[in-house]
Amino acid sequence: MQTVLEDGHKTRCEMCAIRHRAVCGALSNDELAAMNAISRQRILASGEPILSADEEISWFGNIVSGTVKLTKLMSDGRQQIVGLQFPPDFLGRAFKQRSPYFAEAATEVELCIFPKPAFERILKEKPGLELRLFQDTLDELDAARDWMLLLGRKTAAEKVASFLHMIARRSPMIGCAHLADAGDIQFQMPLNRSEIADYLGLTIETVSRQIGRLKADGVLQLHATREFSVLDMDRLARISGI
Amino acid sequence: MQTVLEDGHKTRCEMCAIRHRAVCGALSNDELAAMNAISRQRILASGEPILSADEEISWFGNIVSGTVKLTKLMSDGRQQIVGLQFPPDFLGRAFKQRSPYFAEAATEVELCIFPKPAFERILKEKPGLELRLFQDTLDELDAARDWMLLLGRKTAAEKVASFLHMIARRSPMIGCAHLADAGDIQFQMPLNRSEIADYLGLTIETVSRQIGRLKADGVLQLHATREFSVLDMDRLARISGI
DNA sequence: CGTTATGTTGATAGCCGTCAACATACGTGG
DNA sequence: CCACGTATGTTGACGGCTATCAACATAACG
Repeated sequence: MQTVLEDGHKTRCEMCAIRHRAVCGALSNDELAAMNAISRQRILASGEPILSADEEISWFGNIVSGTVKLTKLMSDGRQQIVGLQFPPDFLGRAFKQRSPYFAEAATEVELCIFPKPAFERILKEKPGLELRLFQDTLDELDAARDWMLLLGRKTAAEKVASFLHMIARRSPMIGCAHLADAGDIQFQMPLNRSEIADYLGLTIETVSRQIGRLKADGVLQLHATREFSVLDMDRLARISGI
Repeated sequence: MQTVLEDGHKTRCEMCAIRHRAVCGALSNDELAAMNAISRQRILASGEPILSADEEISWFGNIVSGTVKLTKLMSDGRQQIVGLQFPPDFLGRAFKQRSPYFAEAATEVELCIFPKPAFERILKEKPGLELRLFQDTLDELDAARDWMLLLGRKTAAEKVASFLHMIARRSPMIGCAHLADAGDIQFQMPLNRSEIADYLGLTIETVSRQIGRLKADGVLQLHATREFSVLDMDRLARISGI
């Protein structure tokens, strides 16, 4: 399958913002052309479901922009976010018919999706792609285990500080960073208070109180409920409890 | 590299208890012979460290018997077990110089280890082996996320019940199952109370109290501190909180 | 401008952690 | 085999952290 290069125009893949950071980075130009032919863009509004748990999965995709949350639900409604994904993360569970969790757009999300059979064919032909997905999965596993330490052993104050530190640190990659004066880091929070609580194993009230305390202590500043400035990253790191 | 078959004798790999369930299952007979040539057995006593966090890793391995715990430590001593591994799990972090966590023998452990360079060479030559490791890693990631729900949202009673249910269910695979009369499941607990607490994000006192409650409720029976019988698996599952 | 969703703050309660005492199991050496 | 010391596990009393419940404030939206 070859892409038709419209004279003077570039293909979507060639213009792609995450071209080099995504799994597609493992592909040559020819292979990318094949990818371009089977991929299409999909825009999701904030809150829109992407995968239901146990739903048959018919496609994979890359996150081009926005934040995706992976959640697990208990029968009585208790909820836990078990993963956050940002550009250029890969979306989808290879080698399984059904996803073991829900995926949902936390903000507006732009995806680049591929039909499952076509992607699996390319995967079989391109060992470099599989290797890349494998490495990404190992990194996700490391991140999940870091989060297990947070959930099992950290206090509410440490949890909230750890979360804010992580978002602040990664805000340029996430695409939610704002210009800020001085050395402080300013960003738009991709989650609401309820989602932060579900990510940290807390309640919204506790999250709100801990953010308030960090604000009172001069570590944070809020320009709006979702507009954060970290005034003292070092102190935030120290409160996170290493 | 070819294995010399001593006449009449079988190689260690051919006699291996986990031959077909381990990653080696992805190998042909010839490839297994190559594996046999580079592997060697290692026995560890309970409590012996296997990998220190940030330690340079020079080998990979399979767990042949016993239980290995992966732990993370905070600077003030708080500890969290972020993974338990049983036969025929693979041990080691591919594509990284240093392990992001400690690994320690929870019981006596028998490993089959391979020098890292030799294993990585076989890995490059055998795409099936990499695929198998990839699939195992995805399963580990799913398990880690299940545990995140437990750590973030379950009560102490639900945590202990979930843990006991998991061990009881997997006891035949783990190799700690005992013969039991009637339909109840009997097994030897591979962790002490302190380790159970570190796996569940609780204290030893809370673990002890919850086990006591399950005993009083007739769900469990203890023949010794580490000899458990589950009398009612369905009720244990129900208490686990789905 | 009214209505709803989201976030904050306060009062109270309860689960689980902390501290302490005791019990039991285990290993060592006499 | 028993005495002893140590490690491990159990049980009780109490306190604190965080959940729960409730009221209010603010933002979002038509």
